[in-house]
Amino acid sequence: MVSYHPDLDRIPVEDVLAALGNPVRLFIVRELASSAQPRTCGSLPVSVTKATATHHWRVLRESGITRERRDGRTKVVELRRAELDERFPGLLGPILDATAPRE
Amino acid sequence: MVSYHPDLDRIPVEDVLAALGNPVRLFIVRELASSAQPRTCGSLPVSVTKATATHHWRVLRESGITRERRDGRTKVVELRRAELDERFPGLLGPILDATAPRE
DNA sequence: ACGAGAGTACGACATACTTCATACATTCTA
DNA sequence: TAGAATGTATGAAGTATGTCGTACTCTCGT
Repeated sequence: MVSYHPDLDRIPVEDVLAALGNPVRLFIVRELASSAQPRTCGSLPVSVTKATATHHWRVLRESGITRERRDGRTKVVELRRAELDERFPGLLGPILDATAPRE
Repeated sequence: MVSYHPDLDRIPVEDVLAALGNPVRLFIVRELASSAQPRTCGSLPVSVTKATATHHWRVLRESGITRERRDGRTKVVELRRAELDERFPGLLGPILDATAPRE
């Protein structure tokens, strides 16, 4: 169901920024960050079809941001928070904390 | 020569991340951040043609990251560092400090 | 006024991204 | 074992991005 999880040491920061520079993916990451437990893909209220969501999950996984594993019928996704914080200290927090634009 | 500098309050963080999620632009931003003085466009050792560089400068400007002004024949570019730090506290530092991938 | 320097505008092109519909695979449950 | 639930693969369409060459504008020096 899922496989490739890159070594974060080999990920350039540009790739992480590009991955997070998409509203759907940033939303997903914020959902993941705000829940104590890992989430199943289906439990994330995204605004796109399943097929599109699969695409975005792959981008997040391949850029080292998330980890996926199968659990029965569902796929569980979680942030690689500790690894990211070690690879890119201080990066994730400010992104998650960023406020919405005015208006 | 130049004009549009958006109000940072209206910029979503995704736009900043997407702008920085490109190697050429991240390189430019790092150059700007590492020099005490503002730089002229021509003084930045980018690996693309002038026309392409113009494109990247526009992206940086329109995402609120840089400010440009004309100075004689040259264009001076500078980071909107203080404004960015106020709008997205703690965001820029970790990006600038991120290390290159292993290998 | 002329030419050189610095950057822009425009058009073209290839590639990548985002999105979807449809068909498929896998696993649970009745 | 059949059907439902969950997600993937594939292919297509439309849009956006990154890149360049060329022609242009604006400014400075001579």
